[in-house]
Amino acid sequence: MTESGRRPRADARRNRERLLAEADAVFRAQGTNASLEGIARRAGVAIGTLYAHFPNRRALLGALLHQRNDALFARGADLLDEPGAAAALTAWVHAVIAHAAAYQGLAAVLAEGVDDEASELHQACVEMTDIGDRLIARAREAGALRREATGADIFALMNAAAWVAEQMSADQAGRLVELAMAGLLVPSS
Amino acid sequence: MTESGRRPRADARRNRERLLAEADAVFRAQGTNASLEGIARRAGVAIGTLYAHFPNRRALLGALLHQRNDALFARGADLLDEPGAAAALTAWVHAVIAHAAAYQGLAAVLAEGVDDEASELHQACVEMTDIGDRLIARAREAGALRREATGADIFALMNAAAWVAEQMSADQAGRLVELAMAGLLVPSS
DNA sequence: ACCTGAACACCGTTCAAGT
DNA sequence: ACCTGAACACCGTTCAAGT
Repeated sequence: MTESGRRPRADARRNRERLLAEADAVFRAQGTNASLEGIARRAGVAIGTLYAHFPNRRALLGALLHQRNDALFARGADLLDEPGAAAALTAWVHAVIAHAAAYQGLAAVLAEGVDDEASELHQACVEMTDIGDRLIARAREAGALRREATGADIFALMNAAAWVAEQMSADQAGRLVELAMAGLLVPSS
Repeated sequence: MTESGRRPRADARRNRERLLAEADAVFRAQGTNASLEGIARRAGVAIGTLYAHFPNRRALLGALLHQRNDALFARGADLLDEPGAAAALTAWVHAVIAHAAAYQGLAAVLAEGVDDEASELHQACVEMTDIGDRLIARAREAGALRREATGADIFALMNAAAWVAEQMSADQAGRLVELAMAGLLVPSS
């Protein structure tokens, strides 16, 4: 319990920051399943210290993603105000795929988080789905949809494409998105 | 090296079969990353025996999938002879997704296998892509395509949908397939 | 020819003892 | 209040010794 009082001790605060910095570097290089032992070692602390600050891997990941999520949701809010509803939806899909490309394995964590209320990433996943729902509603009102779809459908597409980018290539993921968006949207020209 | 001579010893043959049977049961229940130690224990052999028969996890998986693959490719050959080119392509996509649903985690192994020539599943992945290419060509000739696509695109879609089925639900995977196929195919009615 | 199981090198997670 | 690191329970993989 390192968050009980108000001001964390200076060494605790420094350890937390070093852990986050090393975790980011290691997750970037080795993916979300990298060894926590290795992260603690690189941060110069014992493994118990890592667990004291972050009770599990998802908590560590959630702390790392927090800033990035804020930027992503700000982008979502911007897109909701942009004129072209279809283009905004497409831009949103690409933004989330780029977001999920931060660490290999992140797509699976996000896909798990949307259904698991205990996940530290649950709230972020729900917000992503919600933004998708609203962008879909705008596109529908603009007459830009060929067929019905939900925020959950958009969430599934984004995560599937992020997974394809991890497993195969970003190009292949892009082609999957083009295919699905062509199925969703009225041809523009 | 248990395959050097012609006739394997009777006990070796029995162990191999028991290992395959238990591996199938365990992979079904726990996915492709289940403990190999546990499989050996259930089969009543030491862990070294499992490794003597199957040098790694993919080899065990490849042996398990062999029969199933034959059935899948036979289905592919049938579909290449069926009249409706677009319906045949759609049926193929669903057949592979059902195939990949055998074990949780199989989609990732297949996605990895298509690029990794050393994988025991490489050949099967190449064949799947090839069947996709041929079904696409037939659909193109029949004027059933709205846009270009390749066997690799179909392979990516199939595996992405199989992954969505694992992580979210078969329903969600089905909606992804519908979206992508609507983007690929000329509306039928 | 095949099987056994100890040995090795690695994990994640907890918790008593320290400072 | 926080940190340490040994302890525990688990892996995958190899290989000398057996039958």
